[in-house]
Amino acid sequence: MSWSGQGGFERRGYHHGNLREALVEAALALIGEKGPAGFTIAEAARLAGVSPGAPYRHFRDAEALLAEVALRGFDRFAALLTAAWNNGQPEPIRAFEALGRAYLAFAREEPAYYAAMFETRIAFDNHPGLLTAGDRAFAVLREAAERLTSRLPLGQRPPSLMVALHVWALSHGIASLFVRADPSRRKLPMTPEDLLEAGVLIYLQSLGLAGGPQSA
Amino acid sequence: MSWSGQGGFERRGYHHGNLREALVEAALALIGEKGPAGFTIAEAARLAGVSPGAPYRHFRDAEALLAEVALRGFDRFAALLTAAWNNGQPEPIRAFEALGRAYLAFAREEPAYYAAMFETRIAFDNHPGLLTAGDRAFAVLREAAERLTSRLPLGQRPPSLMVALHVWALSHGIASLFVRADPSRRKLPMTPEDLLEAGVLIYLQSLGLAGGPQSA
DNA sequence: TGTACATCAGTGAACGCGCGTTCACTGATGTAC
DNA sequence: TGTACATCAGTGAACGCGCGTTCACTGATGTAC
Repeated sequence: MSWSGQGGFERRGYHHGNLREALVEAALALIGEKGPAGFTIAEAARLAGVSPGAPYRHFRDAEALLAEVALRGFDRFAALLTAAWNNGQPEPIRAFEALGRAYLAFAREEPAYYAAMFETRIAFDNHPGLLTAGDRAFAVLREAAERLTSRLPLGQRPPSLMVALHVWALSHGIASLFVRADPSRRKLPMTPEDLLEAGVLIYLQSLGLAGGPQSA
Repeated sequence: MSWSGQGGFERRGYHHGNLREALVEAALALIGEKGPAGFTIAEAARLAGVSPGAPYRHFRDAEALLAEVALRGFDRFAALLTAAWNNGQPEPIRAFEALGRAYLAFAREEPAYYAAMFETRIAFDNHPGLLTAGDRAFAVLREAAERLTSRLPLGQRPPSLMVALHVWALSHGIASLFVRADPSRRKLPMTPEDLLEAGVLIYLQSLGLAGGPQSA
């Protein structure tokens, strides 16, 4: 008899040894496959090769497991955004564009994390860690916006928070409408990445931060 | 014995008389209350005061009912956007801003429609009517963008489709992140409406279409 | 090195629940004559 | 105006299903001595 669970997690005997991790991975797989609604604790347990009661040793309920997935998603997201921004190197405008591309890349390549983070009705009040994790991700954008706007003379410097919010919302809107959506819905004459980059450049140009709109 | 259903729909006897409508309204009520996942055909039937098998006379399955709700949502959305744009009267930039406010107002005041349209995984392929209904709504924005850009000399005229997509994405992103989201998530220093208006004005200014960013 | 014991992760059977869907039926409605 | 009949919307009971959650239990692990 093989002790490996169906999800490919090695069982070490009576005790799983790593069930918490295995459940998170199982949840990710299920969300990625069927959307955030199509995941149940029972099926996650099955995927991890464990009896239906076992998950309750690690998570109070399904929402707690989902919140853990979302939490890790925000951490990973923040790390990717940080890497893309790369402290504004080698050039802030280029780094800012890379930040936008990283946003869309995350939505495309980590659909399960993205869904858990943004397409789920987790009560954030009950999971304060989630709020701060989301803030850490947003802080990357906020810092980048701060760096960009700081090049302007004080008189014509827009609030960096507003700039960060605009770019966040534009990125999020494009991700939702054109990266995450049903493929039959999107009919774009360009890639989402190009659409976002053009939008950001037009926006920054208006603030005096970019030379002018140019194609990718 | 009262013949009124629990949802306030008047029963006229053995035959409901208006069950299709009643089911759509029940679905709306349930989606508004518990989110798109928290609606079932069985509960919609109960709300309409009818036996659990009855809905199948009108809808093939739950997705068909959900698609009908989304379809009506898109129609209503298109109507509201059309009214807000008001054919560019009295002044195109002002009318364009009204369009953005209408987008956010719809997300706020019709959460159930909005959820059915955008926060649901309906297979659009199976419901071609939904695609065209969505296109009709987007067409309003597209027309408005076309009107705005047509004021520019041909040489410096940006593609109106791109402008429409940028404004749509920005509106949608702000709606998703700050109007629809868990109240504990959003910590904005301004209203979503002001944020959107400022973003659109900065963007349009860059294209030479607005005088400059000004607060609402 | 060996033994006794505490801890606690995971078992597996059980429960009640609500769901989607089917199906023979019932009775309201409208129409033909 | 009345009667016979076709239509079909809605009934209500039934089914199998998977879920969440509980609970007494079992057995693996680690630690004290």
